Amino acid sequence: MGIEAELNIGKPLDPGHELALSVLLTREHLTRLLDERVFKPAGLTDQQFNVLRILKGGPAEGYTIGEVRRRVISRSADVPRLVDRLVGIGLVARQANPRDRRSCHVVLTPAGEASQAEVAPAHAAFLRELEGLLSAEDRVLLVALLDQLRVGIRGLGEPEGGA
Amino acid sequence: MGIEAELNIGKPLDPGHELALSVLLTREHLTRLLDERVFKPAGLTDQQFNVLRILKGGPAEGYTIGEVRRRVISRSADVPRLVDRLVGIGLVARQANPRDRRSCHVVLTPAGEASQAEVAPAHAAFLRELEGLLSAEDRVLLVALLDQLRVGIRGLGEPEGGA
DNA sequence: TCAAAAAAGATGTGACAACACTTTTTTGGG
DNA sequence: CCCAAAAAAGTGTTGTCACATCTTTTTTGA
Repeated sequence: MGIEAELNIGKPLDPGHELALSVLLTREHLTRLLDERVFKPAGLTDQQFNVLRILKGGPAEGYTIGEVRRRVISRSADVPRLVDRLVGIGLVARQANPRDRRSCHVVLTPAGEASQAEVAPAHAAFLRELEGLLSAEDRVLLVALLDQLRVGIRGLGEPEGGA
Repeated sequence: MGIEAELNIGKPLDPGHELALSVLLTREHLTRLLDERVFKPAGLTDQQFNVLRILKGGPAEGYTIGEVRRRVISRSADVPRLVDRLVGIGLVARQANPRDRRSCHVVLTPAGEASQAEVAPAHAAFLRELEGLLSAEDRVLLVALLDQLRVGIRGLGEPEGGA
């Protein structure tokens, strides 16, 4: 289904608008289904899962808040309070950092490990389903085009000429 | 730049994960720059602008809340309160609907028209810049691939076999 | 050695999302 | 005509997101 039909837009869109809406709408469908299938059944939000996943893949001593921030998808995520909430439900813990008392290390608790281990299979299964929606060739092409678009967008955001 | 580098991920990702992160991250960059360039200077949020744009493109008598909901990108948007806030800042108005007194029509106020007219050029200019980031061929291809992915995702969400 | 700058988090506030619930109106069967 | 069911929107609440600002600690350099 084209975008115009999905959003009940009568007129044809200009190319840039169509491109932008394609990205936004695809993300919308993707996160909706991910929430419904994977995150909500586990009682987590997507961002919470993302933090657990990051910590799971990180070093045993954990990451500082800033290191987590550099690894989350949303650059503007409010990581301190995201961690607050995860501490509140017992999935992660803050550990004082003796080397720099401004920062702390965030680590998974045993409950956090368990939660991660519980969700990970559903997450991986979903991503395999997603992968199966396109041919390998199309998927590689799509990823490359999105990469190209992202690089271009970053360029628009930083029009600071060289030299 | 690849996704692994951008998110500081050491290991290569599996294909489905790479695809999902590509979509999420591209949307993130896009909305960030749109906010910064277009919406924030006008004192609007993306959703507020979206409603103004929908009303601008709609009939003179406006749309009901339900009709707006069917046209916003985010299916789960809390449209009544989104409209509340727009009424609060004077950009739209509710008009009683004599044909069905449960519902009302939402219309742009003169201030809303003015706000829309003020933001629209920056929005259009941004979308033209976006369009210029890819060749026409690549753009058409990207839109088609995203369409295909969206259709597939919708299929995953509604596995109600026919008959 | 000390004051300014920078870095890392924490916090205040407003906007948004999700869920359930209420009110009002329309609709259709008896 | 009357009443139950459905539809449309508003409301209440809680939790989350996001931006801007503030506090604490560390670094830097005269």
